[in-house]
Amino acid sequence: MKQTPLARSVTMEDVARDAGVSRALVSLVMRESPKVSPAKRAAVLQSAAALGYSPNRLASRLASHRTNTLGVLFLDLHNSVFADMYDGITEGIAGSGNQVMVAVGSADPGTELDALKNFVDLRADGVILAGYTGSAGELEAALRGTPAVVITREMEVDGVASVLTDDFRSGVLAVEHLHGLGHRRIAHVDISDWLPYTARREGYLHAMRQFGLEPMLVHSDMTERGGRAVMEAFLASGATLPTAIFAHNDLTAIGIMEALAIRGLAVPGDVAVMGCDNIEVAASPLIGLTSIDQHAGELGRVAAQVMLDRLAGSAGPAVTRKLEPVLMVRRSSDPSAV
Amino acid sequence: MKQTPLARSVTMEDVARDAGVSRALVSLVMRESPKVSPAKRAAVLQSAAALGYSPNRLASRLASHRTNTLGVLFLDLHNSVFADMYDGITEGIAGSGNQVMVAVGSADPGTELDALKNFVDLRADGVILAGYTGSAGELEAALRGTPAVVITREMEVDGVASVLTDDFRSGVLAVEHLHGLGHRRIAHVDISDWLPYTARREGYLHAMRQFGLEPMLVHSDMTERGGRAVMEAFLASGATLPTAIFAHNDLTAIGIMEALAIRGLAVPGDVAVMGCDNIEVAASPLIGLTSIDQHAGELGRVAAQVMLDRLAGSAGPAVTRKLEPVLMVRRSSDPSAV
DNA sequence: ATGAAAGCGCTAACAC
DNA sequence: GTGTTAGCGCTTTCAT
Repeated sequence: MKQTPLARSVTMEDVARDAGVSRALVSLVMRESPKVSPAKRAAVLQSAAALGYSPNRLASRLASHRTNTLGVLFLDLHNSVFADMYDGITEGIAGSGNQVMVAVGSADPGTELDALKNFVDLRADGVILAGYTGSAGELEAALRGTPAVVITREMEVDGVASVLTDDFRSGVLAVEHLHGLGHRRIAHVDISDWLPYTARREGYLHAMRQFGLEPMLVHSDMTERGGRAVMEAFLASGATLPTAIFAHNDLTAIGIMEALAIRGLAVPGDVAVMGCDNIEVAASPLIGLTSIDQHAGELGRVAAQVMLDRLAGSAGPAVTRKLEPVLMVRRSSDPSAV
Repeated sequence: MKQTPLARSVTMEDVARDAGVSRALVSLVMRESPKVSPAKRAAVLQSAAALGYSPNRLASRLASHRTNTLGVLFLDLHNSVFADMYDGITEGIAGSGNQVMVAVGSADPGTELDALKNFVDLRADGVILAGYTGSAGELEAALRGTPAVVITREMEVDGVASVLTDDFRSGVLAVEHLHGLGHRRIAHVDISDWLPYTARREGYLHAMRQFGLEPMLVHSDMTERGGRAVMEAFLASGATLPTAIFAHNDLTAIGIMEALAIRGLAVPGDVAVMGCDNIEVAASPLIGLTSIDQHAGELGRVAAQVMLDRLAGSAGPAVTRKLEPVLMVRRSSDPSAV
C-alpha cells in the first residue's frame, strides 16, 4: 500500500473526475463557496476524503496572488519577551483570516536576512520583525515593497511602520529610579556597539548627565550568560563596584544577579540591579527584579493591528506607534517592595 | 516610482527579456547552476538587480515538487525547553540545504492541527512536532504521508518517528532521589488528564509503589502560573503538606516554589521541590531547582538527523530514539548541592 | 551552454 | 450553479 515518497499526490483533477464534476467546482467547494449545491458539495467532499486529497497551497497561492499569511521574525526564542509578543500578534490577527509563519533570526546578520527574504520570496502579505538587528538599507532591499512593521525599533524606511516602547525614556526612568533611591555610582550594561539598539543607553547617558553623575558603561550581548560573564569579569577585575546597575534587558540583569549571588554579594544590599522588558520571570517572587515594562504583548497586538490596517489600505505612510514604558519596582532595587 | 501595492511583480520573463536570454537560462542562474557562461550569468544578475527581481518561491516549489523545508511545530514559546529544541534542530539540519518554518500550537487542539495541516498543504518535505498534544489518528490523517518525527512522545503511527527522553524513567528517578533524601510524603503535580503525556506520572506511581509509599497526585497545566495556582490552592486548603513535590516540568516547579516563597515556606527546608526538563533557568543560582535533564537540545538535534535520514531514504520504518534522563541535583531538594 | 515547449496544481473570469 | 478557458511564475525534459 505504501507509495514511494513524493509519489504524485492526489490533485483537484482527480477529485473532480471521481466526483463527476469540473475542477473549478472542486475549487469552489474547497474554498467553502456558498454557491455550490449541497448535493455536489457532498459528492466532492466525499471523493476528496476517499482519495485522501490534500489541497496544494503552493498552487492556490500562486494562482490567487495572495497568501493571507504574515511572516513573523523573532530575534531570540530564549528571551520570553518574544513569546509575549507572539501572543500579542496572534491576538491581534485573530479573526482576520490571516495566519502567521514564524522564523528566528538568531542575531546573526545572515540568518536574519535569509529568513526575511524567504518570507518575501514566499510572498507573505506582510512581515513583522520583532527585534530586527540589521540595517535600514538591507531591510528595504530585502522587503522589495512587502509591507512591514518593526517592533522595538524605529525604522526610517519607506513602507515600514514602527511599534515600540520609548527606549530613551526607559533609560531615563531607570536612572531616575536609582538616583531617587540614593544611588550615585550607577553603571549600565548595554549591548554590543554594532547593534542598533542604543536608545536605552542614550537615555541613561542623558539622565546621568542631568544629575551630574559619571556614566559607567560595559558591553554585553543581551543574554543571561552574557550578563553573568560580564559581571564575573568585573568582579574579578577588582575594580570598585557601582552601587547600582541598570542592564539593557532583564536577561542580562538576571545574569548579573547570578554573578553577584555566587560571589556572595547581596542585591540590593551591596548592589542594586534593574533590567528592562519586564519579562515574566522578572516578576517572579523568586527573582523580584525591578524592571521597566515594555508592554511586549501590547506591542505585538498593536503591530498586528498596524499591519492589518496597512493591508486593508486604511493607513497612511510609515506609522510610528510609541508606548510609554512603566517602571516596575521590585526587591532587586528596593527591599521594601513587594 | 512607487508602484501600487500588489502590482504585478517582476518575473523571470522580465529578467530574461531584459538580459536578452531565455527564461530557462535565468532559472539556471538563479539556482546557481555551474553550466552557465560567466558572461550570461553576469548579464542576468545585472538585469535581475536592475529590475528588482524577487524569485517567486511558490512557483518554483510548485514546479520543482520540492520545498527543502521542514515544518517545526512548538507547543509553547513560553517554555524555554522549546527554544533549546529549536537550537538543536537548526544545528541538526545545518548544511543540509534545508530550512525550517515554525509554527506554534498553543496546546489548543484546533490550532495545533491547523498549523500541522498548513505545513502539509504547503508541502513541507517533513514535519517535526515538538510537544504534540493531539491523537495519533488526527496526526496520521493530517500528515497524509508527510514524513514526521515527534519529539517528547512515542507515537505509534506509520511513517512517524519518535525522539524522546525516557519519561517513565524520569518519574522513577525523581522518586528515588527524593526517597533517598529521606522523604516519604512525596506529591506529584502532573498535567491535565486529557493530555497524552502520562509517562512521568506512571514512573512516579510505579516508584512510589515500589517503595510502599502513598501517591499524592494533583493536576496542573504545565505552566508557571498553573503550578503556582495549584500550590496556592493547596496551601489555602489547609491540608497536610507533603515533604517533597515532584512537578511535571520545571515551569510548574517554579510556580510551586513561588507559592511556597510567598507563604514564607522554605525550600527545601519545609518542602523539597523538583521539576523536569532542566531548562536554563532551573540551573540559575537564583533558582537552584533540582531537575531531570531531558537533553532538549540533543532531542532537537537527533530529531533533525532522523528526519534527514528519512528524507534521504536511508532509514527503515518508524524509528524510536529514547535518551536517558539525567538527574541534576540542586538546592531545591538538597541544601548541600552547589 | 542555451532555448522551446510542456507542464506543476490551482484560481479566475466568463460563458452557459 | 457549473463548466471552459486561460493563465500564475517557475522547472524540466529535450533539442540544438
